[in-house]
Amino acid sequence: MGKLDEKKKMKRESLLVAAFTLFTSQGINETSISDIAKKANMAKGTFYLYFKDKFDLRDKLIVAKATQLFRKAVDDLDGQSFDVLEDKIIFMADSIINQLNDDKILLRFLAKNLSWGVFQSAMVMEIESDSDYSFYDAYVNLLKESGRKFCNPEIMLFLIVELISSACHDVILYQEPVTLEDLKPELYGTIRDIIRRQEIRS
Amino acid sequence: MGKLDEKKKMKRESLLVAAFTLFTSQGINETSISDIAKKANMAKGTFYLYFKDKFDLRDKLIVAKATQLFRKAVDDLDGQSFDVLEDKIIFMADSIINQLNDDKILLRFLAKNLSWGVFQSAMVMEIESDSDYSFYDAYVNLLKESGRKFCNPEIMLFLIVELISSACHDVILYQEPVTLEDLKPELYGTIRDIIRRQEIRS
Amino acid sequence: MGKLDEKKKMKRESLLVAAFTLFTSQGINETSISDIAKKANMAKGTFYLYFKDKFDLRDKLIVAKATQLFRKAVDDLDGQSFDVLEDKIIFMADSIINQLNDDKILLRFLAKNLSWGVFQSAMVMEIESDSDYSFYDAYVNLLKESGRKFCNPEIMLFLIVELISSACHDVILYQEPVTLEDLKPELYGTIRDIIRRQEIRS
Amino acid sequence: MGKLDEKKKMKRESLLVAAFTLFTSQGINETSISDIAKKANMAKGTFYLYFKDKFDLRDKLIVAKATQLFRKAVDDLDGQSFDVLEDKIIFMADSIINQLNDDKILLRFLAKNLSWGVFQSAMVMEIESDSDYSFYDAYVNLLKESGRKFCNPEIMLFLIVELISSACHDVILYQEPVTLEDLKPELYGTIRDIIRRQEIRS
DNA sequence: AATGAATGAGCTTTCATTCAT
DNA sequence: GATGAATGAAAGCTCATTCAT
Repeated sequence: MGKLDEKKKMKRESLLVAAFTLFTSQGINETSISDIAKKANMAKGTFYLYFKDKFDLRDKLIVAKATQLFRKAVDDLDGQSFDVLEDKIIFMADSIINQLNDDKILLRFLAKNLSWGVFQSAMVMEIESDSDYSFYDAYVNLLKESGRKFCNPEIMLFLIVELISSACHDVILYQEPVTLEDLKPELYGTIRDIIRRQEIRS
Repeated sequence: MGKLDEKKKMKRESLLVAAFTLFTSQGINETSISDIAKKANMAKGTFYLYFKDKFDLRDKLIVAKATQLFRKAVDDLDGQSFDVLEDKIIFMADSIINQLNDDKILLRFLAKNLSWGVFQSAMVMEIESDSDYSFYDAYVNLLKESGRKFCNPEIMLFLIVELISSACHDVILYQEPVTLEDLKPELYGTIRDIIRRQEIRS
Repeated sequence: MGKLDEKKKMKRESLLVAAFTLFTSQGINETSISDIAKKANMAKGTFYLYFKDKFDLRDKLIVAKATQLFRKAVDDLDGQSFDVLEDKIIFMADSIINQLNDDKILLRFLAKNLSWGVFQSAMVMEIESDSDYSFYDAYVNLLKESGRKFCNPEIMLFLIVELISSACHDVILYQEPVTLEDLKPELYGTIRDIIRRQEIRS
Repeated sequence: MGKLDEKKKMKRESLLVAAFTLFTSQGINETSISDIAKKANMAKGTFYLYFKDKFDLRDKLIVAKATQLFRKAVDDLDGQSFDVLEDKIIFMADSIINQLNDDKILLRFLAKNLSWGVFQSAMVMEIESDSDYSFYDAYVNLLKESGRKFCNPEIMLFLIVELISSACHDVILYQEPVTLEDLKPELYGTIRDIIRRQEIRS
């Protein structure tokens, strides 16, 4: 990778970091492109070399943050030795939930902005082309290793993700209606249900 | 009540109606004060005779919509004869949930915008000064009639409201993770828990 | 007419005057809306209360200038007593040509910007609704008074206008290939030809 | 001529071709330097190695297009054997008119942009230094061969060119007020007049 | 010579808010 | 009370131009 490419990567990263800070502290609508560029120490026009507009950046940011979240979960799984697919997936779910519980700003940001469409385009296409493996690849591998067949692995993944994000939002932020610890067993039970329902049994 | 006051009331109402339509159809940030005034058939300047700005109107709108929601619940209760406080409150909760289930635009609007602060100021202060009784009065009466004592009736009320709104949001809009009918028993159980936890037993 | 309406009329006029000066001295593309507003002594935003954008103003300006040009021709005709239609039209043509010869900036502006579409919409619709008669009305009256019938009076009018503007442009501005005085006889001959060709003889 | 020079020549040519396409299809003001460079398959910065700015390129383009037009006329003349100067010049004029009639985009471009100043600088200075003879040289030779003397050969040339371009514009594009065939005799008559008027008779 | 990332001035446009009528 | 013309700050975005590589 050339020096110039690295510099570009860093500029893009600066914009993402600056925007995340501003978005979460003062809201997207209250944040101007000028603000973002200023915070990232570059000219306004430079913004447009990296993103189409504020909402494009927001979508990319969601992708980046979600990717990071999931990659950590995959990495955590590497150190474990489960046999059953359900156990692996629930382990990753637990990793994700704990990460969100530790970073409530991230949770609030993702909860407000993550939508099916954005997520799907993020995970199915390998946008993060610089990395040697995508989260989606890891997920597909997991399914293959299990030797089992599923109707629609993409939708299955999304259901799990959506369930986690919506169910955990209030619980983590407000501890209502139950504590996170009390919620987990039921949540994981539901995840097992989703996987079972999607499996094609021969 | 004078004719002039009535006229003013109607203008205010027009603005609220116009704003609700615009807010829910195109979003708050995409709605200008000019749009609202135009839709309400009055001049831009007139807006400022009734509301400080767009967000003031939004807050008043939430109060108005929430008040309406709750008043309907109180009215429904009038035709019933329960003895126990819990049954009365759950009956009202059921009324509210059913209203939201029937009017998903309203649900989406309230879910996006209802916050503790806004709600509290709405219910505790009797902003709706034209009505002879506020929802909060009805609620306080209910508690008094029961002959029981509670630590913090305001927070108790809010907890119930928040629980209903957050728990029902995904369920009503997306039927996830369970159907509304499946959710209700657990929800009502939790409401009973909240009331019990707040009661001061002598 | 109220005082306010008069004031508005004057503001609009100011913008037209300012824009004409700037357009003809430095070109349309080199003139910003900011420039126009500044020259007209008002805020940038005010511009948009009167015109959609720079090109809207330009079109209105062409209409206004062309209308003025034609109205003067009609007014000049009033003091004359010709019997034959051709003589009347040529008299007006001569008035228009002389006006353009006296105001070469106007000629250059109209020649650069006048297009069939703009002109047609200006003359057929009575945009200048404050005036008691439009040029087009005067023209139609002229035809009616003659007692003669024509295939397509609108196109006939346009042909004459287009002929005058294109034929006179170089002649007036550069005296090439002939002087204006030498051109006139041939031009007026051609106008007679156009009228004759459009007449329906019974 | 070195290989490097040829490459440069080609790059320059690419820019001219790209710009002509864009200028005539979407307008000069709507064409950015970025657009031109992209269409010419090179980087934005490269543009500045060949032209000062957009308007410089436009002027060079006019020169190039006009030169091409005239060179073709000169080449056509080579195959002919006229004795009288007037016949030669009118033959070339006819060649030019026919070219413009066949390429209306070119006509529109030249009509909109050709001005005395640009043309003069193009023809008098020999900008096209790569060619072994300029159009102007050919023209001067023609005069010399005739053995006749003229007051101001440059202005005489320009008058003829201007006459052709202005007279033909509407005729070719809109067939108004006469057809090209009907116009030609009078046009060529006028050209003879111009030459006669410029001749110094001893 | 060629590149294209970076710049920032400058444009158009919107809009909350004020205020004379 | 009601109006809507006027304002000007501030937003999004474009683009000619520069310059390090």
